Amino acid sequence: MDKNALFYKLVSFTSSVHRVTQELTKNAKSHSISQTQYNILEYISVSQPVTPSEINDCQNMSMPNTSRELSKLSNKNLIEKINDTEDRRKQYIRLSNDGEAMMNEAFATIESRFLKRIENASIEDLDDIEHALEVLQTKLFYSSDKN
Amino acid sequence: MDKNALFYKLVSFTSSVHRVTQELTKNAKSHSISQTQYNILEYISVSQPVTPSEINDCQNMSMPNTSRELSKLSNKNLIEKINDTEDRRKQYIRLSNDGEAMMNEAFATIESRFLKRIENASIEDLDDIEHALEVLQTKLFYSSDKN
DNA sequence: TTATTTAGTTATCAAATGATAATAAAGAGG
DNA sequence: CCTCTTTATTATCATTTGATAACTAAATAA
Repeated sequence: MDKNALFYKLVSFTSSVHRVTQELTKNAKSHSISQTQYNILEYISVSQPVTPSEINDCQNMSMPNTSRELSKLSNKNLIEKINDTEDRRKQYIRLSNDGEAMMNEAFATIESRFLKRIENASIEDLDDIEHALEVLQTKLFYSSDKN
Repeated sequence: MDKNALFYKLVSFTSSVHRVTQELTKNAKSHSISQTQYNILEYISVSQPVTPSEINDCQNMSMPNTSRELSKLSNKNLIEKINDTEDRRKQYIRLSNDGEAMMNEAFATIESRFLKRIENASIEDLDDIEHALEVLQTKLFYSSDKN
């Protein structure tokens, strides 16, 4: 299999991932936050603590817009800002208790849909899936170093 | 491995997929279209021909908003609308020649970044990746039937 | 010490998006 | 025929987002 064909497999694959992710997360988020805000919270909950700069890079936002969205989330008591003791320009963002609660609720909805999706999978299927997730995360969707 | 742990692996995995997809597609799209419009074009190019209703479902948009974005794309001569001969309410959307050209350009950028990402992978790695993509697409990210 | 760079904020305005209501036209079922 | 449903459009308005400029404060380099 040549690399060009592999690329087209990847395109089709990521398209499927996005479609299924969409399906699993549809309406799972609270109505009190926007999609952008949910994306930020999801990123924080997976990678916390994170700095505002990391959020820019990852979510492809500008600093001013990230800052704005973070203050909205902060006003809603969903996140906490902690100052770095070493470099006082930096801050670390984590979910507050309310934020954790909101994300747990969303994840519970998503998980129940996920369980339904794999309810007919055999033990071997589940092992295959687990192994495939690891292979791809290690060999293809790894984090590249920042420049 | 229990299903709950598998779910958290999935969350982490989709997060990685989104991050890498972001990285690969960053600035790959033409400046003359918005992100939403690019998403629609990408979906069309992978699944064409599609109906406006399918675009709603997949992109989580409302019909009026889909209709609006499609007319913008149509005004830019990036897509073509074809009426269904059987059910005259329906229409099929495909990329126009200009649309194909724009997406080919974007895909070329993305592909070159992808090739760079896997340049150090061995033949065995590539086989593993290919196999893992197939396993996941078949057993986890398959299309569920519509209700 | 004095630049210069880095991290983040605030303000502002145009543009894009989301949501809703009203409409039209065609198919489906009685 | 009449009603209900599906598919899509147009119009409208509030909200969100993107982009930019101007700014503060802290770290770093000269």
